[in-house]
Amino acid sequence: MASAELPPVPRLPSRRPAASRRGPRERTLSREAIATAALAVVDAEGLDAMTMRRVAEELGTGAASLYAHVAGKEELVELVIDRVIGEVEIPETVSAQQPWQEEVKMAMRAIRAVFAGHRDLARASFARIPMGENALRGSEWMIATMRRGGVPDQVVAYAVDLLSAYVMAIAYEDGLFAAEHTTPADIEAFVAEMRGFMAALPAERFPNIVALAGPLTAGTGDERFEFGLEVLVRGLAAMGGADG
Amino acid sequence: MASAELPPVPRLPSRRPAASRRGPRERTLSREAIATAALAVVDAEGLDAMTMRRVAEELGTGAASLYAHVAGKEELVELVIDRVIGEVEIPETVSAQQPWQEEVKMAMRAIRAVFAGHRDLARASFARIPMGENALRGSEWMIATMRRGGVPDQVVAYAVDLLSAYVMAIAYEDGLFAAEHTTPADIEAFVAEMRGFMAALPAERFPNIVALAGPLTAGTGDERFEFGLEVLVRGLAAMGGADG
DNA sequence: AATGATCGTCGAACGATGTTCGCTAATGGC
DNA sequence: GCCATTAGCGAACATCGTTCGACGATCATT
Repeated sequence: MASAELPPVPRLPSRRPAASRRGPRERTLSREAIATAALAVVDAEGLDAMTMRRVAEELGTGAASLYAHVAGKEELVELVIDRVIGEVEIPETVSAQQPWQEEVKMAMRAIRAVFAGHRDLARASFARIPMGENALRGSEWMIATMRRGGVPDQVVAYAVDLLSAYVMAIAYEDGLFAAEHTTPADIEAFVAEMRGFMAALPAERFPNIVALAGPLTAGTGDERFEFGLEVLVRGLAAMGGADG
Repeated sequence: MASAELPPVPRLPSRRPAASRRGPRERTLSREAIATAALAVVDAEGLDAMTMRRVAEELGTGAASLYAHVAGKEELVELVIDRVIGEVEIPETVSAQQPWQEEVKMAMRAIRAVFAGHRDLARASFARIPMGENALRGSEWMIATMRRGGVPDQVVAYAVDLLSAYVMAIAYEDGLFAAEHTTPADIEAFVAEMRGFMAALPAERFPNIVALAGPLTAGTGDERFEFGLEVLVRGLAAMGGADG
């Protein structure tokens, strides 16, 4: 049709007969299906493997087909994240069984656990203002819990940001760490290497690092997370006064 | 290649005739020069613009030339980050002029300010264990300050992680925010939009978000940062007991 | 039933990225 | 003065996200 008389790639109409794969055109593609496939890729191979081509391949098609349902990778990532946030189990009502500190800590643990189940997805979620349906439900619950506990409104407002930033930062680090150190032996070796490095620093220049090489490398990820939770919760409780 | 055989860039004469052994040729390219150029690109156009080609262009050469001095982009980023961390002014000695809480807060403000002067560089620095010379000096100082204040060793050890994670997370967010909202009017518009969004949510489902739409969108970045600092410092002070 | 329009599908291609590969040429030890 | 060593550097490779345009199935209308 154009100027070239020899098409570089001749069409092969018989290469894919209609009856070979699926008879009628199946509408397998949808935002839901794409998000599911994308999350499956993340779970299986990590966030970096979640390319448009790889997600499309998971669906048995090409990358271009995804753009009919999703604006781009950015939107797809957001879709996946909101789906994962939805996995966090949020109580329907605000219970008065425990003090707000315990309720908040339980929720934070649940969020961390959910992201820990999805490789390094938290890396994409960090520093993104979560405004999806599921994120809003979570924020609503946390605000309600703290207000019921008597925390001043402005403290509650700031605390929502602070707490979510903390849990996402930890989840981020969890993901990075798990991406390079999988087995317990590997983790132990890494910690030992780090401790040895600190202990071997010149004591006249870094006396405190050398002295605290043990405590600095002590504790599991869980223990460090719990420490941070406790610090935040106690600090927030101490902000009940006038300043903030 | 061009037809002319004139060298496009005249070479600078070498300056040092003798090295320890077969000295590596002294040219215009060096790790220092590359790091300087890379930081210049980040400052001028942001982290995403810091590509190997762009940095090389800044030096009047091609991307391949950088790999003789730098293992890859990863190492280059680390070089730039440690240089920036070195910009943070750390007191030579630990002063006893103020309580440790104030000292720590001052240091955290300084770190945030330095990264704020380098666009969104903090995005690359986050969740990276800083082990460069400059980072170690900073950690040493912070540990010394808190120990002098009577904070238990294990609390100090965990606190170093927690505090640095907080300040880097905030710097990260600062960078992202500044990348899309530059003018004060733009910031105000964004905050107003966010407040309007929250206030317009269905009140029967999100009563607390609707009620706190004002406080949730109140405060500047500085005020939110100060709030977090205060929470952390008070929380840490409350961890002086036996548990952790 | 036939038909034209609509819209999802998808191979190919575009521009940009990090990195590698050889060739060139300058340099320092002999 | 010669030659092996090695930094410099253009070109190319493998990916990436994204766009383009033809193809074809589906459906409302005739």
